[in-house]
Amino acid sequence: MTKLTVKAIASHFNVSVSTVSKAIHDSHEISDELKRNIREYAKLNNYKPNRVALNLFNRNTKTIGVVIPNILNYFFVQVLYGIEKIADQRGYSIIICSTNESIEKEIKVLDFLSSGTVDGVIISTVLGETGLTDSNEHFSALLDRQIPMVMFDRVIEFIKCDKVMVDDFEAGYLATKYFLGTGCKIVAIINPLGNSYIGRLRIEGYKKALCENGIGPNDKLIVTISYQDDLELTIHSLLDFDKIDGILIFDELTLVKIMDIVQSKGYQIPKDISFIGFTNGELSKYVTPSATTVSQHGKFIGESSADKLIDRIEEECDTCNFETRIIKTSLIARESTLKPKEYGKA
Amino acid sequence: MTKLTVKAIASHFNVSVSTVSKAIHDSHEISDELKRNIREYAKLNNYKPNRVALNLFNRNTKTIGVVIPNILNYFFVQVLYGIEKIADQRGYSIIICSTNESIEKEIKVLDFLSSGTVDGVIISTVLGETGLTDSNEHFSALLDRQIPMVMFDRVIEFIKCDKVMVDDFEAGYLATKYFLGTGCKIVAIINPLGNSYIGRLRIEGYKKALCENGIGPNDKLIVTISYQDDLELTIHSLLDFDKIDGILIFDELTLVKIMDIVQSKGYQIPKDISFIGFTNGELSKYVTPSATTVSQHGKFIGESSADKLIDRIEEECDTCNFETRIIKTSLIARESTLKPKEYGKA
DNA sequence: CTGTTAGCGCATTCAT
DNA sequence: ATGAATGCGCTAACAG
Repeated sequence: MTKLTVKAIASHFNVSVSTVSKAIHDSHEISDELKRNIREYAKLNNYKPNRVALNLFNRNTKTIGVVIPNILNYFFVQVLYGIEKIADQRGYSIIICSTNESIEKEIKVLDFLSSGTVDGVIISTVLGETGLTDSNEHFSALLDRQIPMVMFDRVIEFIKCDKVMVDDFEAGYLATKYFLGTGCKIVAIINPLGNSYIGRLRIEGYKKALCENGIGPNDKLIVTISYQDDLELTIHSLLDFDKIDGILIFDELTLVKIMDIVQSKGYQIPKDISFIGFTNGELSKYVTPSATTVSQHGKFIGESSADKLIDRIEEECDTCNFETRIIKTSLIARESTLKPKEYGKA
Repeated sequence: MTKLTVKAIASHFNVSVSTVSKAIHDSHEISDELKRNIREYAKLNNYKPNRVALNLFNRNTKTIGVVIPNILNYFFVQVLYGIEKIADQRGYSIIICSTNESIEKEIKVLDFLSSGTVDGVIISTVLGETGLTDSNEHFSALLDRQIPMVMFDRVIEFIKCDKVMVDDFEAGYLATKYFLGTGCKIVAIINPLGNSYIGRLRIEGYKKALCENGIGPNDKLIVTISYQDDLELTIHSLLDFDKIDGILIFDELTLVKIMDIVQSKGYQIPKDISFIGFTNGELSKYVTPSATTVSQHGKFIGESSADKLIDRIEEECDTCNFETRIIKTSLIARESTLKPKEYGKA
């Protein structure tokens, strides 16, 4: 049986399509009997209005596009979870596109999403060379078409749209202070986030904390790595360089891998080296020793982004004052760091 | 600037819409000059054909719906990753719906997906009471509309459609044999999969292995748990019941949590109790001790499902001989089990 | 070479 | 109370 349409129903009852349409919408313009017959018939053959035709007619799709760099990253999955929750509540579906950290894929995906398939998009961008302004014109395509967009986490500073991010500066600052508060002297950073805005903010927070404690930041202690890098090598030369006793790592999986390597080299955690990571996921909880992490509240970021986007989609007046929401992080203390010393005591 | 349409371009050049359409499609019917002008103008104002209109016209959407019970479960994310990869390669987008293990949500989502938004769906069903035939009529809605569907992992036995699953019987069998081969005598099962088909298959495999070794299965050793259950209590009464030295757990996160509890009770893994889990994810790798698991090759399941679905969508003749693909599992041996004893040696 | 017409499936305004 | 006509944005068959 081919898909049932209003036209088919109409010809079955020898009436016009508009009569059928009205009957199905329970219009009072239609006689009760005919209405009942039509609706019964429709139900029986489980008629469903074609969504695509409705979308065309209504000039909206009630779906939002979500673009993330890596679906295997737990942080993004948490965000997805939050987005899905709100979207569902507010009657939207989500179409998910993974860019796999490829700028080409990001361009391709944004091109697709700007062709009318979605009412708005939520995006966390790939790690790229920033500063290259021309590499960001794929966002204007969306914006020019008046398609609302909210960026989260990995946002691009100078793009004008709503944003939801964490207080990364403060996160870097507090994590570093926490290290120092437990007696660490030489704190290093491992940054798998390239030259991204959020990475830079975290590093600035780190530097501020060091300065406040009279420690001059040493750029050799900040190592930026990429996906292909050999972690074993990286960590080896870092530990050779200085007597490091604290490492702040910007990504959960990298944290766990490095803790694994360091332990297999014979170091004790946290006695010899303390660790703090980001993204408070299951891994951080169940690794041994369990990892102290900065929770970015991924689910909440997702909820907030989705709410903001749908507000923007549905608002009548488009007053273009964009908002940047800053979500507070929290530090979850576990066993990969020492206990904070109590100051002010002799 | 409002969205550019063929009509707008047409009126700008004082030609008809079909001329514009042809020009944009580089038809040889249009004079080179006009064509050049139109195409230039289109590019300049970055015209993009409205996808929704095209979908209506073509009677397809080039997108597939994916329905999973829980997006926070790493196994499903792996599958998603595989699906996305193939979909992208073959020119499809995916729209993801999470049912959060709720049958109501599953019904709602399937209803949505059967309204023309997608060309086909890939689904892993919620854990439900099986046997209740009437609770499964929401699938017929899809099938009646000739919308291709492939079920993966948590499939429903008697629904007629393509399926991709793992050899769960063999997985249960081999895992149990592995336990016995390392000297375990009393092997228990913790099953968070309710009365699902795949759970039953794994248990049957387990029983077969026991029988082959002259051990009569004891149903008290098979405990089915649900999300709300208190794991601490569960494991407590299980360990009280008998001197268990091996536990097979059907889910990665549950495995890790239970290993955590058991260790905090003072048991040594694997000396006192051995563990084998399912879903070979990062958690199993980095937990301490690292966990022996049955790898279900989630990514491959996703790839296979997507390929099968798209084949089905695009095939001309709909010969209705449905296929059930069985993917082989592999057992990844790690530190949560003892070393297999070598038989045949004195 | 270019335009007219029709239709994808539906809802809505305006006649009757 | 019912139907005809129009349009959402696009393409394609058929005229001219």
